[in-house]
Amino acid sequence: MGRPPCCDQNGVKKGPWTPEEDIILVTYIQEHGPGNWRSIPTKTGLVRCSKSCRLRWTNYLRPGIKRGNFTDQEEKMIIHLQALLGNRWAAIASYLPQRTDNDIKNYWNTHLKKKLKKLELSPYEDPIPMSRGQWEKRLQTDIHLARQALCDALSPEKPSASSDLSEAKHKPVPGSSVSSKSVQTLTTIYPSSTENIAKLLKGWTKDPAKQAHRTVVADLSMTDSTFSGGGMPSNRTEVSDNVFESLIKLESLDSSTSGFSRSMSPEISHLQDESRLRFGGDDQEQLSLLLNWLFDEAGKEQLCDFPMADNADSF
DNA sequence: AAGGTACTCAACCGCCCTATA
DNA sequence: TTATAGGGCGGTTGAGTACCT
Repeated sequence: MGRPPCCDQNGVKKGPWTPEEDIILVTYIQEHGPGNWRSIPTKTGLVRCSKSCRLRWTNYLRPGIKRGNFTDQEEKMIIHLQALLGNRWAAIASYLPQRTDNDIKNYWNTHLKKKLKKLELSPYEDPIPMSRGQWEKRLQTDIHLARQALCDALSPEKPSASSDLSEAKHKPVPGSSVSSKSVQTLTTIYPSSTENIAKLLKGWTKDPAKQAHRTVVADLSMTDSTFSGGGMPSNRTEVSDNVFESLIKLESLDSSTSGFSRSMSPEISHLQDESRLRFGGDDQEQLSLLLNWLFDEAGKEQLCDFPMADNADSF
């Protein structure tokens, strides 16, 4: 017996999500948390497949997502992780906490593949077959480089997801009607989806072709700074009012655990768990342990100074 | 300016894995 | 043990946009 469809295919809306749908989804998830995707369409009234809801959330609306403009560092990391892990985009994405697997996959397919082809450094096919020794050496190099990239990415000197998200820790919400405990719980999990949706709405209103759809949107078009607590928009509809207000309130709070640790790779999570058991430290301590591990390894192998060109020659 | 082509990326499809009854 | 549901993942598609001729 084949698997039944996750939802009734008839009458299910497909194609791009509208800001209205996004708001409904984000509001629901902020209230109830993600999961139980199957029930979301019925509970929210969204005429969408449950999978579509999940995808929209994980790839677009989820907090802490960075979009576009991959840095050189990220690029290198993706290339080397791809060499190590293959097309396991979810695993690769776990090393880049702010990026989604879909984003990385797209970036690989549209940019990096071509780039590598140009450089004739395809990770899959080498024009000259390697001996076992050469292969092992190359694999080791890849591991070193991936670790180096991870080391760079987690370096406390550079801005990261953890630092971004920890900046506005537990600000009080003056006049909030929502109980502080529940708000804290929610915002611990969803620190910045409001920021994402604000960006989305901003982009939407910029597009003249989409002006016709400006209902709720018209009132939510604002700069990022406005959204992050600077001030309230002046002409808002009643429909958007409550949603927007709740988003503002939630936005001003933050997560203690942050998206960083949540989206860490299983390997890193394992390290954290291990260190928690052994030392019972807080997040900062655990991060330090992780960094120590990295830098210890780096120290042993002079990892952070690993000469890329030198090794490239040996292949 | 118009038409054709290439590129990008959000979203969908279908398979797989896991949890549960 | 098996059937089923829910969710995750990678591959692919196609609409919108940018670029080129």
